[in-house]
Amino acid sequence: MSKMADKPQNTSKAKGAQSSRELLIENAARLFAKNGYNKTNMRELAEAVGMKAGSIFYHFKGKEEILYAVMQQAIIDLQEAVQKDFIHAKTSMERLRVLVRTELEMFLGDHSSYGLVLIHEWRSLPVDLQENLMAMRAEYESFWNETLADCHRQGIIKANPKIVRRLLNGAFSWVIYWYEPEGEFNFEQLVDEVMAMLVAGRD
Amino acid sequence: MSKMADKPQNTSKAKGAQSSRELLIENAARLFAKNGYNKTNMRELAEAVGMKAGSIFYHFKGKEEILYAVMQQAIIDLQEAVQKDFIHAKTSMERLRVLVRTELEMFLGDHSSYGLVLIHEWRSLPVDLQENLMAMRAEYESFWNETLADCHRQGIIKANPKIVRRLLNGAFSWVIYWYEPEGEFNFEQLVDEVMAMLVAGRD
DNA sequence: TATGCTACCAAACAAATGATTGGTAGGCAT
DNA sequence: ATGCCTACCAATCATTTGTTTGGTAGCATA
Repeated sequence: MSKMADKPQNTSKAKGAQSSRELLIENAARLFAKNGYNKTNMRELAEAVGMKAGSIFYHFKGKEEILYAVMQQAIIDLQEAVQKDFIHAKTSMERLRVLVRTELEMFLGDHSSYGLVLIHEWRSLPVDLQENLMAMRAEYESFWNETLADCHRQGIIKANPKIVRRLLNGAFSWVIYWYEPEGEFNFEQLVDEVMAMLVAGRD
Repeated sequence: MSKMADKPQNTSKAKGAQSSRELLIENAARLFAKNGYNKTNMRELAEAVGMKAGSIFYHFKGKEEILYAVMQQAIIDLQEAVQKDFIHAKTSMERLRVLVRTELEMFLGDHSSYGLVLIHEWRSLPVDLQENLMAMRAEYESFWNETLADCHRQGIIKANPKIVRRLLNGAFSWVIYWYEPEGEFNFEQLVDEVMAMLVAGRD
């Protein structure tokens, strides 16, 4: 186990002062990701942001609403990140690489807590809220579907695009358990390897 | 949501009478997989096998020991299944296909509950027990590592074998969320698609 | 008949935990 | 000064839940 920074992050960073609500979401993401949703209690979260447990209910109706807010943020961040880089990608393969890099970054980068919660605590969320998030996610998924379909038409990938998307989704949500940033492969090399696995090679 | 069989499976099947302990493990696997480990309480499990909650503690020291038993069974089943089919596979690619099929079967087949629990409830297990299971799993992983290394040397796959193994592990643990047995692809076609994604193609 | 073991039950305990309620300090507008 | 709103706190409630304890019916053995 690596000694990771463990203390509350209520020191408002360069971004400027955060509202209590934002602070709660940020710390909830960190705690949910590290210890799991139902092993994180309201008292622990409250202490992380410097309040008492009961006060949280002024900002959120309940614990589930906090989880929902974290996941919502994850989807928003993901979508923004893709749209930002997608413009510069000309070819289908470049766009595929953007998608691979962005999604990997979501699970390994600075805001990985949000991505981890989105994946691992999905079942902790009531079904109706799950459906809300699925709808939010649809647009992001269309980036994947269209790009992979293009790649398939061009012979860049051989397997069925929908299946490839699903397989990658699972593969990426798992990287946190094994990838070591200081190990044999740096982040960009990891992206290379994923692309090498996907792209039907010509020697 | 599909209407799945929901009732306790304490009707001893063709295999013959099961002990209370086996019954508990089987039903625990089913309930843990369906509702999650910590949303399954001892009273619910007890009712599923036709006892009262307190009686479970005659067979197991505690709830965690039941989880451990389920996961242990998952690893044993997986290992046996691979060893059974591995003999008939002559080439590296055939062995790879056996591994792919076996692991997919674990998450989609009749005993998928065990595989699902092994993956999704990993963090619910105390660290020392996690390490026990990791050790048990090592032999199975060596099948993967050797096979993929062979494939890489022969140019069948292009990406780094260790990374491919990790990516596939995540990808397969995710299939339950999207694969539809009655859909466009049957099981063997799914295996085909995975192989198509992996194997660097020659047109 | 007495002994002891297996496999359970009824009841209760203790801790954790999500949530509620009444209250209040501080700021701001009127 | 008054009223009101924001953002919190102290205290407590109600429920869930893993676990423990004392007891016992049934059965086999001696």
